[in-house]
Amino acid sequence: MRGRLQAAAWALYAERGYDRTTTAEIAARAGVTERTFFRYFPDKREVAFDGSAEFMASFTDAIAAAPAGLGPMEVLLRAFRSMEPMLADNRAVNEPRQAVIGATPALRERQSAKAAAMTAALTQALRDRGVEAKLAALSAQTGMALWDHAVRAWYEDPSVGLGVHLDRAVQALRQLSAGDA
Amino acid sequence: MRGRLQAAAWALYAERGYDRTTTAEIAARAGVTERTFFRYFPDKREVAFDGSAEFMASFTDAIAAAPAGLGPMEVLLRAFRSMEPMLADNRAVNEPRQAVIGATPALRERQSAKAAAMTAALTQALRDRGVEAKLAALSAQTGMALWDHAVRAWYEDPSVGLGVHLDRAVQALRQLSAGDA
DNA sequence: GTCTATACTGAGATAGAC
DNA sequence: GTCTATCTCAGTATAGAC
Repeated sequence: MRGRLQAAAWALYAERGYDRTTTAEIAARAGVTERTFFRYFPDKREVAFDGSAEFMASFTDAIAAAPAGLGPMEVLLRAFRSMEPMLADNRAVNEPRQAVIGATPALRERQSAKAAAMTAALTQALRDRGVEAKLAALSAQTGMALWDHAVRAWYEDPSVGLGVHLDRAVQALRQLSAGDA
Repeated sequence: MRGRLQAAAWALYAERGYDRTTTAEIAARAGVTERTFFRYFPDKREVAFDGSAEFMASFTDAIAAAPAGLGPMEVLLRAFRSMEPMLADNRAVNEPRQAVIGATPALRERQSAKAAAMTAALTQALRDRGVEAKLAALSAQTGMALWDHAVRAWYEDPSVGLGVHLDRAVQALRQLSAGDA
């Protein structure tokens, strides 16, 4: 049912836009009542981000699984690299999804919140490895910046793997931070 | 009127919490009707972030005003340092504000969106100086991470200035990014 | 599954400033 | 008279309580 509601929501969001779609319509297209919609999703926005919890869990699991003795950034970069297969699979799904999200302020706001939650989760995963709190937060935020940069570059140029783009992002970061303070 | 509505909203948010405060109550306390509230604020959340546009403008103005020939990170750090007086003034106002925001999911979500908007504004300000798009984005995101780190450290330890904490944040970043990729 | 509170929108009327 | 701010009224949709 979750999947049917999601499919119905995406179809309607794409057809008429998020704002012009009511939760009643989504439910009707899925063949259930409006109330059922809210049993599966806490609010109308959340439908657009289903699966983000699993994605986040993959990250934090990879961080927890990294060998001991690595620095925080090394741990994050390893985790990022481990996500490449999953990212490649989801690419075809994500691009139209992003188009709708980008065109809808309410969904962009939720996406910002999701990104913040992801950063918080990375921070916590690093702290669980013994990294001091503020350093963990700085690492997680910087890591997210690298991740963003690499993913964007990879979307532009898929001829090389995400790993290569991550290396380049790290290079760029080193140059940036080496500049005079 | 804007100020009266804001004051009323903050008083009620602090008294009974954001969720248990209705827009009608805010308006009533300010001596106007509910409809008037929505003439000044697009939604109930936005009252809590009044002035953020001006804050953002200060940042981007400082970036635009920086001398030519500096690298993106140098430009950002200069802008950050220029914000210290304003930050010191607002500290007494911001701390209780943050308490309410932190306790309210809806306001935290809006705050994430504001942070994302700030990052986007920094990115654009760097691009206006001729910095390439993805490098500008990476710089802005990394800069925000430094800013966060420094501000948090400064709240914990105000015995030294924000500038000192910024220097330390840059040091930490260098160590992080110097680690093996 | 039903009912209700409340956030938000739109159109038009009123009143005061200039 | 024009402009702008506020109010009045009527309504829809989300979300939560029961």
